[in-house]
Amino acid sequence: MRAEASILHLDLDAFFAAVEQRDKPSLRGKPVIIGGVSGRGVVSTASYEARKFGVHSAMPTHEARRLCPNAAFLHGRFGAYRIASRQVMEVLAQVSPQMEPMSLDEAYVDLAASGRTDFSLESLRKLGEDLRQQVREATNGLTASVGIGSSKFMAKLASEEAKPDGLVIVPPGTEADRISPLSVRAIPGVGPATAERLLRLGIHTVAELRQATDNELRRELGPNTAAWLTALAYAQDDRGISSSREVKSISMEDTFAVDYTHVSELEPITARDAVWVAKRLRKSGLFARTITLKLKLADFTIHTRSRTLLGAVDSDETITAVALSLLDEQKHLVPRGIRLLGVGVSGFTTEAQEALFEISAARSDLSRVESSIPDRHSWHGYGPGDDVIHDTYGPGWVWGSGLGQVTVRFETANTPPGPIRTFPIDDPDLHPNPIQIADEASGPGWLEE
DNA sequence: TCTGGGGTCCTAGGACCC
DNA sequence: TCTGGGGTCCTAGGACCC
Repeated sequence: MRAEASILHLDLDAFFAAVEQRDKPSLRGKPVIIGGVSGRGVVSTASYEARKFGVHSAMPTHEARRLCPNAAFLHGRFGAYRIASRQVMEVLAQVSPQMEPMSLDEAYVDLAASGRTDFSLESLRKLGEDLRQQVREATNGLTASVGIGSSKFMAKLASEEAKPDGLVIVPPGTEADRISPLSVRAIPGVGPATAERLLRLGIHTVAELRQATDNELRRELGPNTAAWLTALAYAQDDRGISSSREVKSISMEDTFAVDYTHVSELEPITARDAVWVAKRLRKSGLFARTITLKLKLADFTIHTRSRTLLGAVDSDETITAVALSLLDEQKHLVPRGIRLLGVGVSGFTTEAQEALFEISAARSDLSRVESSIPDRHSWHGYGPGDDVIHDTYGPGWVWGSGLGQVTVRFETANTPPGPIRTFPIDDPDLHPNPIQIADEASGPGWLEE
């Protein structure tokens, strides 16, 4: 906690929905819900008009549909969101070199790092309002809420209070009093599980949390959690703002429209996800030592299996082979019904350390699986500049990237290459929503970024 | 037609080394 | 022979955040 209110938090209001309303005037003033695909989707963002019906983030889409049947239900257009987000972050970067984006729609700014010395309430108020105006102009009309305080905790709390389209400043010295009546859930890091444990101690509010003895908190939550929780209960928060945070993991997962019960159905999906992850790894110039496979069962239990290699890798072959072998280790779970499968990598280095025997082990493993996939088709794509942009395992699956269009040649293991064909891509940033393309030889396929 | 996808951080136990 | 502690790495699971 600082002596001045020198930390600013900016949060765009109902961001995804607001972008849709901005770009499509007929949606303005109407409930708009951005949500997941398939019957198993959840709400990502609800416009304020939709929130009046009780719709909120993380709610299953089918429930949102029941509460607000007349809303416009839309898939996310992440390309558009990324563009708007970049515009906002550029505005914030002008305010201070120390700026920490937390997601597409929010960021912290360290006002002290810009050389500013005037932290009077009037001066901060002008700064906050100017900033909100600049965001509106830079994004062609998106509104942002801004909170300013002496710590990340206070700034975030203030922007929450400011919503929608407002500004709140927490004057230094008033922090502890301000949070006293709030639920413990207002403390960052206190979720449903921790709140439930605190409830067992009869603690609902931050003021009650302060009354708890150190002993009972430690017993219920462990020494570490007890320590930071107590500090935050007194508004003591010294978390810094770092403009460059390194990536720790990269992953890709999806929930299926129906549960799978056969390993043979999951193998092509595992391979596709592994290749996707490997591609993102190479795009980032990184190599990973640990590969993780995640399975969510029909009963919602989550099982992960990971393997750390001797060297760091970035190739499709190795990551795919390891992911497939982790799947093989977990195959006993598959008959229980798999609703989600994910592949992730972590333990990054910036240099390859691929051990030779690992590569050869990977190759033989991969060929086993390839031969086990019936009717394997393969697609080759060429984008602008002739770079190979996709490949596939298993019938119907296509992925790759390109700007504006993608050129595809269809071939199978048993037939000569077919004619070269071109498909348009409306939005190259569309991932993770697949673009469907049709091919008379293979039936429908899906094209992802 | 119940409950997403991308992450980060923490805990706890076991292996191993000094 | 019995008993040791600290540190690091790895794995699996869980909580939390946006």
